[in-house]
Amino acid sequence: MATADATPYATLRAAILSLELMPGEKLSERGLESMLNASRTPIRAALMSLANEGLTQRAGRGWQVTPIDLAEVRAVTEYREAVESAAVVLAVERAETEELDALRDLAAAHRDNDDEETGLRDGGDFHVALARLSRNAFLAEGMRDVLTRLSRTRWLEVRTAQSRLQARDEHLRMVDAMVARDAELASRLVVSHSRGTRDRLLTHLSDEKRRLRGRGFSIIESSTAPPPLP
Amino acid sequence: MATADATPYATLRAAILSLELMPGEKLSERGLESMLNASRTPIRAALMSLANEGLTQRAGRGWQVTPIDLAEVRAVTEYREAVESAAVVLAVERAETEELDALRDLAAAHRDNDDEETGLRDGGDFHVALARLSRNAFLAEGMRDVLTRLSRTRWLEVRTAQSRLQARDEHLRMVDAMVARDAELASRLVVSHSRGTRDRLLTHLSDEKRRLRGRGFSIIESSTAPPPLP
DNA sequence: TGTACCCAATTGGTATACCAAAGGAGTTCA
DNA sequence: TGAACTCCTTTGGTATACCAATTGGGTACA
Repeated sequence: MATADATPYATLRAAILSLELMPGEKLSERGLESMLNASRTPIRAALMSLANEGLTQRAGRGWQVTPIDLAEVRAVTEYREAVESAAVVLAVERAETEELDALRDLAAAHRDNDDEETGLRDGGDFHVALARLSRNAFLAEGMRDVLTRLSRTRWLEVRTAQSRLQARDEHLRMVDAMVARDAELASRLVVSHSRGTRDRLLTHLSDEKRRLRGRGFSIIESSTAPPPLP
Repeated sequence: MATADATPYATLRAAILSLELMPGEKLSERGLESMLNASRTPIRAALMSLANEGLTQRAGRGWQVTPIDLAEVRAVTEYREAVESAAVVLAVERAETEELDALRDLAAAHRDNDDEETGLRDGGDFHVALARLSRNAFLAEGMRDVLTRLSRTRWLEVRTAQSRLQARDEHLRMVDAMVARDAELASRLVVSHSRGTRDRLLTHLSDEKRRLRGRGFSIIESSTAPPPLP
């Protein structure tokens, strides 16, 4: 890769999200210089930004691509339920009808794109667009963060034509509830969609763990031990 | 200041939180070199980290201390309600009784410290400690972020002995509800506490806006206009 | 053969030099 | 008098040089 003149941040991010750089892989700033055709200063900036998105992290003194962590998938989903259900309740209060129409178009657009990549992007686009209708930048940003952290595992998810159609259906049902201004139903749909995604991700990851590790992926399950008392 | 050998990040952060650097103030990387006794590389890193906490932001090509934004206080509070009420519900499920006892001690500690500074720190400590009992790093981190973004305005808040006692009372009531494993009550208490804080902050900021601006503070009210349709 | 020590290469942390672009002040012309 | 242009200063963006610390390998010794 080393795309001609994309920013180091964008190039590195794309390489991580596409799994071209494997989860858990060690990164050295000097090693990335040649890969990204840039010097260490912008590379350090990119690594720090990506660390804030959870895509890279420190490993001792150095850096690594954040491993895939089953416990993190669970925790992110809990966080997502809090953020997205709050967002949809506010969106029901605040979104204009035309905005909900546009959101429905976004959900329905899955019809034509059956390939995996656009299906992935569209799915994320829908949830971020929904969260933005809350008119709350923090909820929208939280949702973006959630999708970023789940996106590498979504590449691994089984995305059959049927599962894509089911996601599209659930999205459309959410929009219907929002148009009906039924905040309680919309919130329930959001939560159950989120849990369905989590369960599909976790079962698939557990099933494929051995194979993926064989390909060099670092798949861990971090401790959920109680934090030390103050 | 220019404390001897604290990191540029810590020194700059303290200067912003203490309002020694005023909200809205323009920062230049080279200007900070002498103030922080460091070179531009670590200073840039500090500015980027602080931007992720919402304490600095880009202003054109340069940097500034993030102005105090009434709309942001409202939005952060909405986000806080989502995060903290989810956290308290999970904490009711997951926290050991000894952990709740320790939390109560934290809340009760306000009794002795009547001065403003420790009152502030303790208040934040309590809410972060509560959120950590959810065993969810994202909820705890979200709560930390909320308190950071509100902390400069809390310096400005009227913190009479009476208001501190009221906060302490509300905190203790939360712990009682958690000990009783009454998630629904605990959640209600968290939300109403959050709204009370918001209202006190906003009324105080509105009242004092003129005076604070006279002291050079940048206090704005950013637009809440709907985002552009996709 | 195994262990311990030492040297060298690699790494991140920091300082600094150089560049291009943006901003401001001063001057000039209408 | 006002507007516009030019030049210079200042700024962030980037590349690079230097340093200290860590790590890994290779060798020597028991």
